[in-house]
Amino acid sequence: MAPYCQIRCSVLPMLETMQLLKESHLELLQKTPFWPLLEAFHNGTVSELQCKDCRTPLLKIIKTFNPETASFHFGTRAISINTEDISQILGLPQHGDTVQFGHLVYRRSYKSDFTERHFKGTDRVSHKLLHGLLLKLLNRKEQTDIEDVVRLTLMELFITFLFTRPHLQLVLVKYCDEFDKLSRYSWAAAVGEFLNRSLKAKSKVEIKGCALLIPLWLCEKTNITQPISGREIIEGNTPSLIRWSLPELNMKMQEITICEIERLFEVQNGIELEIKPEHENHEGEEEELKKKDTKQKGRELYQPLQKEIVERRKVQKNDYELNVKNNFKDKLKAEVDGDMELIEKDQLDPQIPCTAIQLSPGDDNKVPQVEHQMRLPMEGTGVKVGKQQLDPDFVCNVVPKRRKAKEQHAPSDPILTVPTRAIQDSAGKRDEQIIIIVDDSVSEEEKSTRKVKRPRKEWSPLERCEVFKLLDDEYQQKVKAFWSMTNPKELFWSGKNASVAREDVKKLIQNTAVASNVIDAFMELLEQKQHQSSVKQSTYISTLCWNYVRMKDARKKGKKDQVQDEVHDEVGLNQLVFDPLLGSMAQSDYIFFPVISKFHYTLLVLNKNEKKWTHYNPLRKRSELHIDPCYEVAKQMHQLIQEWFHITQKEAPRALLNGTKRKKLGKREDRMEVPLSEDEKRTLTWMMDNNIDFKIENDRISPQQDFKSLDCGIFVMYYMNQLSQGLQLEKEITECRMREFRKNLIKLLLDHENGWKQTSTT
DNA sequence: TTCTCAAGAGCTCAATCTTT
DNA sequence: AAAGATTGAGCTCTTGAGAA
Repeated sequence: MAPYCQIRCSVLPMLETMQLLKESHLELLQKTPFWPLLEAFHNGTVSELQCKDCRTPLLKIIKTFNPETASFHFGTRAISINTEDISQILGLPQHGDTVQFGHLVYRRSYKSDFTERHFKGTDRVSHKLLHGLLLKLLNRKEQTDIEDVVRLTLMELFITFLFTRPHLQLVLVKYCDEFDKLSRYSWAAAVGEFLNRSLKAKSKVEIKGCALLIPLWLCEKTNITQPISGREIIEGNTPSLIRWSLPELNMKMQEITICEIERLFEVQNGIELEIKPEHENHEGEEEELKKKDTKQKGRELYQPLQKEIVERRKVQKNDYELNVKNNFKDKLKAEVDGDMELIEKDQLDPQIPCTAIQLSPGDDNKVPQVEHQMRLPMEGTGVKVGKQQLDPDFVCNVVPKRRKAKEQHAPSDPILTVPTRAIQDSAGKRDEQIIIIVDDSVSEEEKSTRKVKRPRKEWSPLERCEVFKLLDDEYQQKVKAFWSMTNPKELFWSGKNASVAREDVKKLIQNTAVASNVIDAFMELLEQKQHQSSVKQSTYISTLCWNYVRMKDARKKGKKDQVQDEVHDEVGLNQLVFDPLLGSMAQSDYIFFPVISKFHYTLLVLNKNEKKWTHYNPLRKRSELHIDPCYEVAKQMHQLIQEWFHITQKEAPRALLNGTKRKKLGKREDRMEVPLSEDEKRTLTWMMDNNIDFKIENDRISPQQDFKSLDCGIFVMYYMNQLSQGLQLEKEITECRMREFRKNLIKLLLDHENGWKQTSTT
């Protein structure tokens, strides 16, 4: 019997373990970088149902893995899983020190109090042993026991999910032992490297590492499946794996061939992906692999094989191209019996790793080194699998035998019964239909038009957009005129520090997410307004400042660079944050900091009179599941400003005495003494007379955006608008209100003196 | 430089679960 | 109930750091 390919990665053990843990354990685990992932296990956002049936898709994808490029080859394209993807899918830190595996790190066995306590006399750490120990210690109340449970939990996570192997590597035991230092490391990169190493290995009897990552990654990167309803939007460090149902992927993948996956990548990304794989520091490792192999077997042995491979590649590559160009069937008819057609067609698929590889430019000269790595695909299909693992679809595209059985249990899965159509455009970006092409015969022309058309696809006519309908005739005409203008670079509105471009107007009208510059523009409008009416005074901090705020873990550069960056950051922050603050703190009641993070906008407000910071999040509900990442970001800004307050407060007497402040003007070291303005003097005096220890809190009552809407930017503007005018925030806000707000914003921009004027361009 | 030995990698097998 | 698939875990060989 053919050797069986063992996949050890599973979510089950962790789902179970996380239910056993007590509050005290969880509390400690929250401090580790694995918490977002563990929490998903703990509160059941990841379920067993969601992760089963991963095998077939997984093996399908693994077959396309090319050890030479460390990437998957779908059709003509090589795509690799990069650290960022892993970080997103598993919610693990992306930046930090490299996790070291292997001999190099610990020359002799690792010993500590922890290992002495539990592993004395045992030479291997297996899952059974770990779990047994964990159960034993679970109910003890001693601090060391609690800590040990935490260590064991992490070890169990490693051995069953992230770094699966029959026995846990001692290096990893060491990392778990010092669990308070875990956040230093780039775990996302570690998981990637571990998995890659396993995939590159000659023997494929078992896939070590987090194999589940592969199908999850496919879900994430392609349009094959849609997210589970209600889980479309994921922000911050939440593991996005909670969005996907692998049984669904399995079903969808039965309807398509590996070749077609390539196109589905395109659908989501919108841009053509280069064939060039993204190499991820694996060069060294690859070298090592090659060295080993040549040493072991000698090169001559593979010379003929290599030639054959190159030959076959050429032929097969041509075949592939031909197939795409002419109709698949036509070509086969010429060569093969009509009856064989179907089978022959699909038998080509397992060879895709050979057929479809187009060497990336840099690889051309590497051909002589290809031999050992190409051996696997040569031996038929690379991965040797038993009959059942071989997805029937893989061999034949006709309705698979097993399909029935799968369909039977599928509806019983509550997750799967969710209608997928409804989910489709809720994520906003995915306004395309999923295209499942069962027929392989796609002509080159068709393919190219698809590529060209998709990104350029115009938005639906203005008239159909709800926001546009709300506008009065006069404004409708203006917007139309602006839109039909020939020069697309013309600005809709431009101010001192911000501008609104054609794209932004489009987003406003289309009811999708707006860019940060619109918020900046709105802040500028509010600021001007307050000069005219002077009700409440507010200071608005530009969203650009986030370019200069370095997030805690995002640091991995040479020392020289870092110093340069720090100077750069300091100058930037001075200009965008501290100078405006110093200038206007004294008169301002509110200071607004829009918080811009990768997926979401929130608002941080300093209320000077109430002496507190408040963080408003238009999507609180989502983050009740986990630590609110936006709040974490806001806290960092809070800390930064508070530190500045204290430094400035200390400096204030001296500065006031001299009537100057120290200022760093450029990248050079010297600081200049700059005279203080009247406003700045007032701020400094205020600081000296007041306690400036303001606490931050997360708001719990602000109105919330609809789960599926992309209104977070609009909400941030709404919050600012209300607060700056001293108005109450409403308890609830409908989507209509937000459309209204969008409409009013367009009107405001058009009416403004800096707004686009029809006459100015014609 | 060679030798030794623990850690790691690969392989095998029994036990258990699923499918037919 | 039998056959086949899957899982968990032990055994053995290989590797490479440190000692001699």
